[in-house]
Amino acid sequence: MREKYWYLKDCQLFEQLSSEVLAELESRSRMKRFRSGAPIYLPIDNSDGVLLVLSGQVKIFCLTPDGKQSIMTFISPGEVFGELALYQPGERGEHAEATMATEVVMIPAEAMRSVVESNPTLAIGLTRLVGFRRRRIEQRLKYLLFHSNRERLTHLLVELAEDFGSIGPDGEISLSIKLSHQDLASLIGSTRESVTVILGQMQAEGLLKLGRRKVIIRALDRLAKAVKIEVPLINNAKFMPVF
Amino acid sequence: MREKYWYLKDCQLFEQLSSEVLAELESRSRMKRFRSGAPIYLPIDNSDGVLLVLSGQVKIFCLTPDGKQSIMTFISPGEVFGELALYQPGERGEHAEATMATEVVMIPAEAMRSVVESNPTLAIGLTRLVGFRRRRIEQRLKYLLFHSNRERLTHLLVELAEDFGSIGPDGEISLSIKLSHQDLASLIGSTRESVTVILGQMQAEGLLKLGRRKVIIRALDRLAKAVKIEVPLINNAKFMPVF
DNA sequence: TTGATTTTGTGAACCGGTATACAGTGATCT
DNA sequence: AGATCACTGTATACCGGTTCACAAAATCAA
Repeated sequence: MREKYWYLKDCQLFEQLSSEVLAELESRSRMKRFRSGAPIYLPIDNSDGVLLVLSGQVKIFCLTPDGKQSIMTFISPGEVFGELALYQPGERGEHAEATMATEVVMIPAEAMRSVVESNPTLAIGLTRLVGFRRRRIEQRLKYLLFHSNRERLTHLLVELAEDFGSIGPDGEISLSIKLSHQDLASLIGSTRESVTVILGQMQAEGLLKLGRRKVIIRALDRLAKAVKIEVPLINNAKFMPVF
Repeated sequence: MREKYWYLKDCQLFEQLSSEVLAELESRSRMKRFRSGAPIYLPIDNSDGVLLVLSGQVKIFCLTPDGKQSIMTFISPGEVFGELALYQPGERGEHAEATMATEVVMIPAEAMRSVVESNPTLAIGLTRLVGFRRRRIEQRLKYLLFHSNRERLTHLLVELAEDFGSIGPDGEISLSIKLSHQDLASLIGSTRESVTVILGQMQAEGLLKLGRRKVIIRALDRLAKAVKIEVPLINNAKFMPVF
């Protein structure tokens, strides 16, 4: 017989919960599918729950008045998003959009809160999650403040390698996430043209190999050294693939 | 007789705790004084606890390799800092420095964690705190990405008015925090000279009045409108003054 | 396959902001 | 008081990066 609560188990945040609690949570949740490019929530939406990605990928971003988007982060399968809404009522203040065909579990805020209150380890897990992501943002902010376009892009590539990189037999690191030059520009606060030029230079220097919506990193150590951060460890299959 | 646990009570985060728990926490904590400019912790320090400001003010910042500092935030009396260390062991990764004569309570991570585990409301308060600050950072990041120096500075001034502003009889808003032009530049990722010029323009436009390490906002509404955010409410004495 | 759309590549003009240098002015110290 | 230090004001040359314009190539839809 198919287990009823199979989604939540694959999420680190919930893995220590008992089967009963999981079943309870799932019974109150519902799954929803989104096509590539479909909005999951809008900035003006009211915070009605926490969301978990089962498959696909979600982009979290904001729009400036003149239409440019600043990408805050990407969410992969097994990760939750919209978690700040739990204890901060009001509008979301950001866009969440499926970048490909995506399945999402929507957990009502009520249900989530009641489980958190009776499960201290979950409460701590939540604090850790929020804190971890805050560190990430602070790190990005720090680099955006006083660095050139090239340095910001370099820093971003190293970060992406850590989050989405898988190492090939030849030692090259390919990113499991597909990003256009425009996306990269939206992550570092630059323009598409500048990113194209810099990536071209990096390829000429043997640091990268470029493809359409694809970057393969050939010399992660040199990139990391250029921005003075330690070379991250690349572990394959950080998130289990969902079929 | 003087109450034993007088510091923690003045911190929102701890206010719902029972006297016994407070007394326990305080017995394990210790107070320390810092002179203006003194470091409270360094990036390479190991995370050994959470800190609470009793009086004075603390600046949290990072240094770039070439010596520029990017200010992450300021901490006022009644607020805690270093809270991410609780569940993220390792180095602090940032500087904390007293910007004036400052009293700080240092709460050992062990003591704090044990109290959090047995007090769900405190756990939730902690998550809210971390989340609230993450929102703040995300907001700043969003504005830093695609805006001019003037827009970034405008946005910062509105934020500062919300956090540190007190409204005078003539409707002018003065900031209780003393910031040099260099500080402002370190907050928006610009240079001291550019900030001086822009502030001068704003003064000429009647938006501000400038003093030494002092900014008085004369037209908060116009500033807020220029960056398309709602005019924040200014409530006096958000934090109790400490004498 | 063909046309339409998205992504990438490249060059030139232009502009905001930095770097640098120096002056003035108010605070602080002894 | 005088000297020193921190903060503010201003002007110049210069550069990184944006903007605009256009073209080639890959992908998608019909």
